[in-house]
Formats: sequence, structure tokens, C-alpha cells
Amino acid sequence: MINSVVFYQTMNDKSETEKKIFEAARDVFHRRGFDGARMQEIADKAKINKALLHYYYRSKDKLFEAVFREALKRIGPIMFEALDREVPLEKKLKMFVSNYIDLVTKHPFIPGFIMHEMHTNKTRFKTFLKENKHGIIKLNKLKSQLKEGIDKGQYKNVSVEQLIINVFSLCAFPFAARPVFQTVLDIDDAGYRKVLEERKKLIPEIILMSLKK
Amino acid sequence: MINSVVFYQTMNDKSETEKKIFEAARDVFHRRGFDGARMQEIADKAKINKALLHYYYRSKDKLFEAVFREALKRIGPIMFEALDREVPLEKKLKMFVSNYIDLVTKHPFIPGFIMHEMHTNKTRFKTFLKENKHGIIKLNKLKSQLKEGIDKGQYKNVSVEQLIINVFSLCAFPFAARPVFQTVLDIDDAGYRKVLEERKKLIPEIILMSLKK
DNA sequence: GTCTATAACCTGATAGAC
DNA sequence: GTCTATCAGGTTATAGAC
Repeated sequence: MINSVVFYQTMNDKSETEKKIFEAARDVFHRRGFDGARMQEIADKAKINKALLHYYYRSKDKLFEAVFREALKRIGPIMFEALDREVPLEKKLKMFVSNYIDLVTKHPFIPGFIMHEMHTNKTRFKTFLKENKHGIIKLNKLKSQLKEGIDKGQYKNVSVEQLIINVFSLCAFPFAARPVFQTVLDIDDAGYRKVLEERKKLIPEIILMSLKK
Repeated sequence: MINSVVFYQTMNDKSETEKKIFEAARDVFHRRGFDGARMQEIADKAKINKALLHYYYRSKDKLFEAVFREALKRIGPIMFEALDREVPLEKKLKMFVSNYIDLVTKHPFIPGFIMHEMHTNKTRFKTFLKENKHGIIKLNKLKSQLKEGIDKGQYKNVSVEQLIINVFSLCAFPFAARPVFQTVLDIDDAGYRKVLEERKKLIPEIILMSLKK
């Protein structure tokens, strides 16, 4: 729900053509990355011609920037704010994982897209992230919850950094490496969807199990 | 050690120039991906000119193919054969995680590289994987170990597929998404190396904890 | 705003001398 | 085997008509 608001605000004042272009661009950039994307393919997909792309977005760089920013806006809030809310840790984890898997099921290329573009252009990413105010996240609430559990002797002494890395790895990697897993484990599309769905339950269990003493 | 053998066999009969080219190509392709890589950059890095690249490797495609094959050869055995050995599950996990993290520390772009190239060209990957005889993996030994533990009431009823996905996610994603994590969690290079090192112990603990009843 | 035509540039690949 | 010079094709970007 957070994300539809963001999307709505961003797209609100745009013309129909501009929306069509943006959606086509998102699709192509997500799939192929900046270097693999072709302005011609975006134009074809939006059913307009190349010149119009430049009319609306000046250059490939600017168009990419718009797409990349939107990806961060979609994924940022759910990633970080959701984890830092005033909700019991256990419940928060379940909600987060379920929301994340739903979101990325709708935009399955986002994790791989962001990862790849970051590796090939770190500075661009850092700039965007920081201005996006999710730059360096605080996670104060999560930290204090974790510390509280540790002090009570309820949780193991795990750093919040490792915890975050574990949660995201378990959530995001099955999407980013989907073709690898499907090939190597010989799972068809329907089967893999089931695997992903199962993980909504599985991941919180794993994380909580790994925290408990 | 498996990997040095593979490397040795492959590089054995090549001239010095060919080796230099291959290593430069590996570096550039790993970093930038096929679409982002430039023959000129490879030539510069190998300290020869573009024409020589074509003399040795005919085309960008063929050069890429060589690099991609080598990445699979490096990662394939450690990924799958290691997990299917006749060793107690607990010990096997620890060894695997430690070896994997060491290998990928040396070639940190491999996970992201393979993932990205797969998304942009699935058929190529499938062909390579299958001929590489790690195509569809059997994991018979791992399966029977897991089943044995489940039957004994020692382990939970987790599928081997989910287990594999969990292990690889926890191992590979911190490398593939390293720039994201470092930025967002505000960790410098030395700090992140420490985080990765810690995971050699942490990951087997998490996996075993999640298995136990 | 939308189109066609084309400029300007880049990149992979080859020809040919040494 | 290695180099310089150059071609051929493709891609981003713009000019200009409607």
C-alpha cells in the first residue's frame, strides 16, 4: 500500500504518453540493464517512435535515472521503514517477508536490476540512495528490540547488520538467482512459484530460530 | 583445490599472450557484464591491441563464452559436488560455506555475473550448465541424509530444494549485493570483510538451527 | 506532440603491412 | 604473432516537417 501511494504521486501529473514510455522503459531496463537496453525496444514497446523518448526524457541516461529512482522508491520504504516500526519483532518479520515477496513477485527483476546497476555504477547509486532519505538507515527501533531480547537472555548475541543481511538474502536471492535455481534444481515455473510462496512462512521461522537461544 | 586443478588444466596449453587476454577479459566481463564490456578495455588491460583479441578469440561472443564457462567450472564443483559428498551433514555444511566464501572472496563478481548473464540470456546458460555435467544436479546423498534425519525425528520436514536455496542465498547474496549493504548499513571495506568472515561460522549455525526440531 | 530522416558517434571486426 | 588503419553496422540523439 505504501508503494501504490508512491507510484500514484509520481505518475499523477504525467501524460498518458509519458506513462506508456515510462512503463516500457521500466520493463526494458529491468530486464536488460542499462547497457543491454535499447531505446528502439522501449519505443516499440510503448508503441511510439524513438524521437518521442527524447522529447519526454532528453536522453537514455535521464530515462534510466527515472526508472532507477522509482525502483528505489518502491523497494526502499518496504525494506527499511517496515523493519523499523513499533511492532513486536516476530510479527514485524512475518509482515515484512510476506510484503517483500508479494512486491517482488509483481516486479521480479528489481533485486537483480538494482544489484547489477550498483556494481557497474556505484556512485550513481549512492547519490540516489542518500537523497532518497533511506540512504544510511538507522534501524533504531529494530536495534533496541534486538538488544532488549539479548539482554533478557532471550536472543543470541547477533549484530543487527548480520540480521538484516540474513533476512534480505533469504528473501531477495531466490528472485535474483531464479533462473539458476530453476535450472539446477529442475523446477518448472509453477513449482518455483510454490517454492516462493512457501518461503513466506519458512523465512521468519528460520530467522527466529536462529535468534533464539 | 578443486578449482586450481580446473584452472591449471584449462590454461595449461595457452600462450602467455592468450593468458593475459583471458585474464583481462575475465576481469572486464565479470565487472561490467557482456553488454557493458568493451573490447577496447580488455585490450588495454591486457596491454595489447584489439586486433589481437580477435586473432585469439575470433569474436566478443567467443571470448565471453570462454569466461562464462570458466566461471561455471569454478563455481560448479564447489557448489554441487561438495554438497553431495559422503560426509556428515553438519561437517559438510561448515566446509562448504567456508570454501564458498573463500572462493568468492577471490572472485567477488562471480555470483552477480552469473546471475545477470542468466537473466539476460537463459538459453546460453542452460546449454553450458547441462554440458558441464552439473546441469541438473542429483544431490542423492544430501537427500538421503536429510531424509534420514527427518525419519529419525531429528530434523524438520524441509525439502532439499529449500535447503539448497537457503544455503546459497545466505552465502552468495552478501557478495552480489555487497554495494547495497555497504551503503545502506554504512559499513566500510574492512568492516564488510569482517562481516563476511563471521558468516563462515554464522551460516552453518543458522542452517542447522533451522533444521533441528 | 508526434512523426521521418539523418547526423554524429561508438564498437566489433577485418585487411594488410611487418 | 603483433601492429595500424579502416570498414560496416548499429545506437543515441537531433533537425525539421506536420
